[in-house]
Amino acid sequence: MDSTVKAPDNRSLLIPQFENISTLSDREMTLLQALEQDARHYPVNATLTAEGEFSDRLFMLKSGWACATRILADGQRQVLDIFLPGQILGLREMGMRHSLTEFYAMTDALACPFPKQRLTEIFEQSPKLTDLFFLAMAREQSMLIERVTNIGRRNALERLAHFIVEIKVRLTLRNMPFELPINQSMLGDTLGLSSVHISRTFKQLKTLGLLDHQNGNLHILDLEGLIELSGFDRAYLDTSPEWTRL
Amino acid sequence: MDSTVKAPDNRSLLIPQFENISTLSDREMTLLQALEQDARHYPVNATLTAEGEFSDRLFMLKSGWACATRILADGQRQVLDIFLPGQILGLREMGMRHSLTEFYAMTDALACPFPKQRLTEIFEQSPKLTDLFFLAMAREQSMLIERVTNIGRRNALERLAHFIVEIKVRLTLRNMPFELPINQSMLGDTLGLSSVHISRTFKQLKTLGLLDHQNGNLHILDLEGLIELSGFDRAYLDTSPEWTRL
DNA sequence: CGGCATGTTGACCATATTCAATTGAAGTGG
DNA sequence: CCACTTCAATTGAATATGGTCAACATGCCG
Repeated sequence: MDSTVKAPDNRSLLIPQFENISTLSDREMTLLQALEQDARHYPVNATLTAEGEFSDRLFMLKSGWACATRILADGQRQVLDIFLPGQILGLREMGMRHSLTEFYAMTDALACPFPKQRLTEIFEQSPKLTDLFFLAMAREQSMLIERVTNIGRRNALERLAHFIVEIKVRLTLRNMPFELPINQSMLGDTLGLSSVHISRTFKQLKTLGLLDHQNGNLHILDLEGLIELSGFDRAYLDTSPEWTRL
Repeated sequence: MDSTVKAPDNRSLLIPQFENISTLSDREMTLLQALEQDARHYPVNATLTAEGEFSDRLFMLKSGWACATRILADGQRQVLDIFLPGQILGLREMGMRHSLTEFYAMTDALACPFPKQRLTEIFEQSPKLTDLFFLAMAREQSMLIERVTNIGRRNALERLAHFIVEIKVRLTLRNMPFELPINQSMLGDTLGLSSVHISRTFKQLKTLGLLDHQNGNLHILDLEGLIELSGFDRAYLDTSPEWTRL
């Protein structure tokens, strides 16, 4: 029920993430805070950046879920990233004038747009923050290669299970309760499956006693079961201790 | 026949790439050159870094092909990246102590190992190079999302065609002739298909008059046909003008 | 109450996998 | 130079997995 708008307090989401890895100076904290000013509200399905559109901005996601999608020539859609609060949207398009993908809000969301230029300025002023942004991007890539593996080599059952565990882990790292504000059509477009097959696969996971649907909310009944079934590898999302302290 | 060892000259591969986007000072060139010292020879199938192994090094690939792979619990393999000369191997593992994936030489290769630390030093000394490395990583991610799209939403025929075009484009950007030193089993593991199906799909592409096999060498007969069939989008690999000049 | 979006189900079909046999090409050693 | 081995590629047959289409159910919101 609550991936919705909140964070009226202007507490930074970046600072705690980064301090987890390194110690920041006041100056560095100020630089980060500048990226989290002027939160704007985006209602469900609002577009932040359209595919192909000129864009010189990134977005710091303060609350809610967002995603990046790509539409193929024949109208099919592929979801490329699912963003949770604290992530920056568009890092991979730093060097591009036009967006390769559409970014949009999957739930009501708060996000702070800021010019790409500002990141470059940070690189000029703080090598440590540079490292940290580099790491953020590396972590994003790690998620992406997991997705490639997931889609490339697992069947529907394992794939869906894996995805659910991934989301569960990412939410847990943020101290957020599990939820899945994604319809089955988009889930299909995320996992390379049809929406119909997502429905069947959910049913299968329920039959196996791993999941449960209660009044519209999805519940994980057996996380370990899901992990085992999907062959999930924790390493790729864990922060410390695997991530080097700087 | 010639993705093999050469480059006895110690000409930098990074400098021209980067100068394509920005102008470098002498100091910056020196920093880059330091990454391309001490080329080591890796024979076909040699491992540069094993999966799960401790690693504090990256590799600058001078010649030959390399790749990153991941082995699943059930023994299946997924190829995650294919690296061509001029690329840096391991960028996404900058912050990790242990490698998520295996890196190995697909052909005879020359590569220069250097400590991750050196990249951090570059960040400290040159914001411009920082930008450029950030962009290199962004470009890598762009390739990755194309792969996700490819595997997630295209059928075998389109997928293989798309892959071939991608390789063709990347080789052309390097002024290298087209070749494909990859066996069908690995191709399958790259594209999320079985090796048997790769064989059948090749046959189909030949029947369509798009490809040809001459004494063991693959030839592209109709690049435009492949592009159209696969829905290939040039934007994601082009360097200028899409990539911002810094 | 009605309308629209989302999810579920069944029947049928398409696509790709698996398994096994065969062919082919590239070394290797006699 | 010719078996002989080995590994990759090819082919066919049977099977599995997931897609498509269409009907129907459900839930939400106005």
